[in-house]
Order: sequence, then C-alpha cells, then structure tokens
Amino acid sequence: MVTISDVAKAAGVSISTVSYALSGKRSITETTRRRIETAIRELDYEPSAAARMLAGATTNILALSAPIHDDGHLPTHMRFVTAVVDTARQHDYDVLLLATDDDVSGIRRVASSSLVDGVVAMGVKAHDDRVDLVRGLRLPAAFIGVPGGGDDLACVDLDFEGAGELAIGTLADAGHREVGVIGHPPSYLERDTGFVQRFNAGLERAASRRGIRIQVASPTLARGAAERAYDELASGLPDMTALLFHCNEPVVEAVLRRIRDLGLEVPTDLSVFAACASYDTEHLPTALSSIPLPLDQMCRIAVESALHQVQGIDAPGVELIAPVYQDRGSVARPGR
Amino acid sequence: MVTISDVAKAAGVSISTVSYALSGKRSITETTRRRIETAIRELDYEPSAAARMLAGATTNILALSAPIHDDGHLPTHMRFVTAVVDTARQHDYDVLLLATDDDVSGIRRVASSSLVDGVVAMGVKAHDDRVDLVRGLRLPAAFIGVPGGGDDLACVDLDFEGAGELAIGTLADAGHREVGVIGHPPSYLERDTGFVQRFNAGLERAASRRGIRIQVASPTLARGAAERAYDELASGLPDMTALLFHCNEPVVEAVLRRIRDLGLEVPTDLSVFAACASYDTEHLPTALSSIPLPLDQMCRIAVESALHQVQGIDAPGVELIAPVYQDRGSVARPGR
DNA sequence: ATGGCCCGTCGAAGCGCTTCGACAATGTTC
DNA sequence: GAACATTGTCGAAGCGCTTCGACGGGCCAT
Repeated sequence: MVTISDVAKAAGVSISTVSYALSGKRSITETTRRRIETAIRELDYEPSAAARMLAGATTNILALSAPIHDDGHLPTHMRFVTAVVDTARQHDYDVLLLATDDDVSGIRRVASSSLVDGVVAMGVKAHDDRVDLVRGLRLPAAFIGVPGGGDDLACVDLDFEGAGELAIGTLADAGHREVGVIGHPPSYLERDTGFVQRFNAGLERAASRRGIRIQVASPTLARGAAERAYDELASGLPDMTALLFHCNEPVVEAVLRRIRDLGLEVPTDLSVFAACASYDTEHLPTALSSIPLPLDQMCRIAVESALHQVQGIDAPGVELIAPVYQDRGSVARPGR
Repeated sequence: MVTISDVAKAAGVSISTVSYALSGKRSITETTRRRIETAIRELDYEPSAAARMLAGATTNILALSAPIHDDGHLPTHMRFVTAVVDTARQHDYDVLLLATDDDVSGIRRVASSSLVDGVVAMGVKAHDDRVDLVRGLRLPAAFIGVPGGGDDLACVDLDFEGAGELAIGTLADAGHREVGVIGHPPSYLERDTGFVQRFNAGLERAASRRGIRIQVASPTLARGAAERAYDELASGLPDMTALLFHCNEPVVEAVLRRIRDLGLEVPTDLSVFAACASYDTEHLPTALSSIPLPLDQMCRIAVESALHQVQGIDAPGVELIAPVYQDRGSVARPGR
C-alpha cells in the first residue's frame, strides 16, 4: 500500500507538505505542488479513508436510514435511494445503506462508532423513534418527510396541503363540481407522518371554499380493490366529472383500465388528475396531468441539509416544497 | 467521546486488556472481564470505527456495486439490494451503496482508499469491466450473475440453462407439444451476462430432445408490446397449449390480462408457467406455477463468498443454484 | 527445591493521516 | 536598514485502536 510518506519521499518534501497540498489548507509553491501531484500520479496514491477519519474528525460517509414497509412501493423507494446516493456523491460523500435493522439500532451503531457524519431518514413515521435518537446523539440528520414532534429538526417534504388545494383548485377552475378521490391504502394513515392527512386537509379546505363535493376512496393493495374503489366513487357521486389520484402507480393503472373498460374517454367523459405522483405520468396508458412529487429535489435538499449540519452551519427546520401543476391534457371542462 | 482508555481507567486495567477482552484474542480472567464489561456498559462505550480500521486491517464494510439500467426492473433491483444488506448485517458488516458512479470508478475509489473489505457486484454484464478491476486490485469480490471471462472469480447465479430444461420438461411431461415463450426485452440480450442466452439454450436443448415446438417472443417494455407478443405467438403456433414466461412482472400481468380478455381459462384452455420469477407468482391475477429466482439465496452466497475471501479462505468459482419447480396449479394436460 | 511452562496482564510501537507551532527566507514599511 | 509581516516548509504530536513481546506469578514434573 502506498502511503503519504511514500509520496513525500518521492516528491522530496515532508508529509505535512503533501497533506497541505492535498487539502489546500495552506499555500504551496506552484513547483512543489507540481512535484507532489506527479508523485501521486506515478505512485497511484490514494489516501487511506481510515486514517483520514481518525485524524480529521470527518468520515465523508452518510447513513441512509431506509426502512422497508410491507405496503411500500418499491420502485418509489428505490428512486429515493438512488437520488440520495447521487446527491451525496456530488458532495464527495458515500452512502451507507441501513435497510435492515430496526430503525434506531442501525443509526445508533454507525453514529456512536463515528462511522458516519450524519444521517438521512426516509420512510418517516408520525411517531418516529429516530427523532429522539438523533436529537439525543446530536447527530446531523435530515428527514425526508415530517415526523411528529420533529419540527425543530431538518425536514423536507412536498407541501401536501398546498398540493391538495392546488389539485382541487385546478379541477374547480376547469368547472368540475363533483370530484372522486382515490387515495393511498388505509394502512398509510396510521404509519405515515400524516402526509395523507395533510393532503386531505388541503383537499377539504379547498373543496369547501370552492363548493366542490368530494368523496375519498382508499383501496388496499389487494387485487381488484382499486377497481372496486372506482365503482364506489362512481355510485357515490352520480355527477362525478373528475377523478383525482393520490396513490401509487399500480392503483392508477388498474383504475385507468377500469375506466377504459367502461368505455369512458379521458378527458371527454372524465377528467383525471394525478397528485403527488412519484411515477412518470406521461407514459401511462393515458398521459395524466399531475402534480409531480419532487423526489430528486427532496433528496437533494435533505442531503445538503445534513451536510450543512456536519459543517456546523445549522439551518434545521421544516422545508416544504411548493407544488407545481403539470398539464398533460387529461383535465378538461366537464362535458355537459 | 468515550475511548478505550476511559474504559481501561474505569476498570482499572490497561487498554490492551480491554482490547483483548473485546476481541477475545487472549484469555482474560472472569472477574477482570466482568469489570471491563461493566465499565463499557456504564460509560456507553462504542469502539471507533476509524481507529479499528486503521489499526486492524479490516473495515467491516462491503461495497455493493448496483448500477441502474434504464430497462431494469426496479422492484427486483431493490429486493437484491435489501437481501445483500440483510446478509451482510448478519455477519456484522455494513454496506456502502455504489449506485451512481460508472461501475468501475466507485469500486476503485472505495477499494484503493481501503474503505471496504470487498465488493458484491449486481447487474453483471457479458463484458463487465469490474472483472478486470477486481482482479487487478486483488479485491475480494462476488458477482451476482456470471460475467464473461470471470469464471475464475466468485460468481453465483441460478442455473438458467437447467431452468430452461426444467421448464420445458415440466410442460412436456404434462403433454404439451407447442409452447410459446415470452422473454425479456431484446436489450437484455446485449447487456446481460447471457443469462437469457443460457436459459434459451436450455430451452432449445430440452425442446429438441422432447420433440417440443417452441417460439420465443421478446417484447420491449413499451405499452402494448406484451400483448402483441402474445398475439404473435398465438398466430405463429396455432396449436400452442402452453405459455412460458421468462420476463419481468409487468409483462406477465399484461399478458395474463390479454389471455383473460380473449376468454381463455388457465389452465383449462392454456397452461401457463413462470420461469426464473423474481416476483410473487402466488398473488398474480392467476396464481402461476413457477421456477422462482432464488434471490435471497443468491445474495447470501455472494456476500458470504466475498467475506470468505476477506478472511483469506479462497473458494472462488462459479456456483450455479439448481432450479426448483413450484406447482401452483397453472399447468395441466392440454384440453384436446 | 528447581527449572520450565502456561496464564493473565501490561507497555509500547505502529497504523496513515491532520494540524499546530516553529522557523527560515523573503517582502513590506517607515 | 531596522522592525515587522508574510509565505512556504518542516517536525512532531496525536487521533483510538490492535498486536507484539515481555514479565510476574502460579503450577507441574523432576
């Protein structure tokens, strides 16, 4: 293994000079720097991560706490993971994946052994043990989602309440008066950090303000549940002219098929809208107008917030991203 | 931060004694051990990962090289990742996720800075640069899949050729003579380590031995392609009595719907079989008899092989897992 | 009793870095 | 031209562990 002292010897300088040349923390004459760079290249030197961690106080590793839930949507999950890894790498950080331990033990382990500089937490729950943990550990941390009682910590999320309002507002502007809503499975309600509740709150506020009648169906992930949810809405809202999705892709696909099988045209017979979509709404059987879930942006902000905290630049607090409407032509004025 | 010397002081012993008590590499009197354990518990001591890495030569971290392909199946990908993390944790290893760099640069970086003890490579390609890389680095490594020219390295995979034979054999035993095959997208053929080729080879060998007529369709992931692939088979094989899937779940679902829409009953009118299924074939619209892809087992073997190499117990080589047939009643004797 | 041996413990070296303080050799100011 | 900064480099300490060799004290066989 080639070490910094090999480089120093080859370049004819002391190891501290090499170190400063590498870190740029003190100025180095141009010629010396060049000799060092040459030596590094010729010896194919790579600093030892362990020695760096031990001497410096930073590891350049971030933990990603990504608990898997039974009813979670794996592709969405994976997109979050890769987005986090991506952003971390842009800041020269690597990501240690915690996907197996119960939420807290993994974080505790890697944090108290100083393996990581901070943690990004996905799959945030309403009552999330990781909140107290990172507070107790004083560990730089960012939550993707807003855990209960964690408002003082760094959290990032879509403004789901605003998204609910924007969704209803858009449909109301188009002239719809009865809107059916297909939501996430009921199990999300207990587990999650109330993003479903926040979305629904926005929905209801806007609905009552604009005089819109809404009905929400929350199908489970069982086969046929999505189709039945649609039928339930259709019979509960005889004058339903628009359908609003706030659920995962498989449910959307199933309902779109049901609609087609019933001979309904989008948007002629029924306007359709996908809110907080973590999937591509362009390439569905029918392209859907949507409010995209700004997944990459959320992950970027989370990673950068965690890294800021590592550097002592403390700026925690909840950051809500404003929802954006993306028109793909699936919303029109109601027929009659 | 509480260090080993704090523990030593509290227990009234030297730090080397604490270290030996922790590692068990020298014997320690029972009473001393207890004093040390008490001190550790009271001080809430956790060894510094960095110091361990630097002093010992091992990091207890494994890199997982998991490149994302455009046409990959995200849920399957995610299942592999979690299975690897799971197994690693069982051996007290953490996993550093490499999902963003081009395949080799990430591995090179973490390996040459001694951040990881070894690497597990997913998404293996026919010509995979990681083969030469780990050989050159003499890095403990395990491939999930069999890369071209990597037979001397540790690789684990399903015996796809055997799976092809078993699939045809099962259908032939049931009396089928014309079998339609729905395969992976054509793009897999170029990219992947020939597992498609190996499966097809087994298929053809068994078909010619048993006198079975087969036709393979390889739909892209575009909408409607799966349904068209089925129609193509149906017209190409007028006496087709069985359908064999060797593709990802969305394609299976689409084709099963097509079959149902055509009014065909499984298995009365058509026997259906899912080979190398990375998904749950029990909860499809129709439960399917299958040869499951032994994903967990593959990951376990890969991780353990990498760790064996870390310990110097060298046992590389290709390990093929025997295919297993799982009956779920979707295969029957042909109607007429 | 004497020598030899194992057992439990200790001190010290060393892993490869970062960073602090020191110190020549310049440059700047009046 | 004396006093003072500034610049570029060096040596050494220290980060928290692991591990080697040493050593005192029991124990056994002679």
